[in-house]
Amino acid sequence: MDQCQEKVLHQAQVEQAIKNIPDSVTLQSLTDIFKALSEPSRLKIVTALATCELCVCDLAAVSGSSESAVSHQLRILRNLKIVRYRREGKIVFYRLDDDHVKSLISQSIQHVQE
Amino acid sequence: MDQCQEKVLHQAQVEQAIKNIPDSVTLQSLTDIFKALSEPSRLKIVTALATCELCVCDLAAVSGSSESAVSHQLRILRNLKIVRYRREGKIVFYRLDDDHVKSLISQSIQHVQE
DNA sequence: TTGACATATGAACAGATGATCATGTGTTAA
DNA sequence: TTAACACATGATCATCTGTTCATATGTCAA
Repeated sequence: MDQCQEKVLHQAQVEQAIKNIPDSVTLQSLTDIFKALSEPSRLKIVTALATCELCVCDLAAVSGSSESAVSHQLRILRNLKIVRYRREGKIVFYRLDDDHVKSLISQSIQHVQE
Repeated sequence: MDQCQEKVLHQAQVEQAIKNIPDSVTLQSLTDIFKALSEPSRLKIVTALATCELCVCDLAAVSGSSESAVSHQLRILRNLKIVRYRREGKIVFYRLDDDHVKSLISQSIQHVQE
């Protein structure tokens, strides 16, 4: 971690603060999740899926986007293991991969609505 | 909310899912917070400030960015009420505005590290 | 008042990203 | 096998965003 060669005003605090910054892998995972939820279209999808599983076409209606746009967003959410899917004939149903994100959002809503 | 005029496969679930989507104000606040934390540079700043208050120059050292870049990011975090500051002579100290974001991040870290 | 320091800010540029459109893939029914 | 449906994906483009550089602001000491 030999990054900063700049001037530092408060050495002790700086060292402590650096220790508190997550390692790069954790940092990446965190920013990935936050970024996934930072777009209204994706956040709509995720909050919708918090109630029940939905197919792509339903998600398009729910979020008010095109099916193509939703499909692109779902790919991002899939890659981040935020959603999973199952195919039933021609229809693909999506749902949240686990309840982590769900509780994360509900906690965030509490914060926001204070 | 007269948005979707598209085909819908599962009407009941769609209606329920739409009800579960936060109103636009809440949605905006949520995406704002998540977006603020979705950039490595800003997340570093926020996690650093979770330990103690720091001046801009310290934050530059901690996050490994230039002071100008940090200052720009701090402006964003300031506008979102995520950080506040106090001036002491020439130095400006930043700290988290409240502990909401702090607990949000610690919870997220738990999720990520499972 | 002058200079040095700490920070803020505006302009500009490069890279990232979301939506759209066109097309491809997988499934079912006829 | 063909057509229709549900979805996925690649290419493109306009927009957004983070960093850098130059410059401005605010504070203090001399």
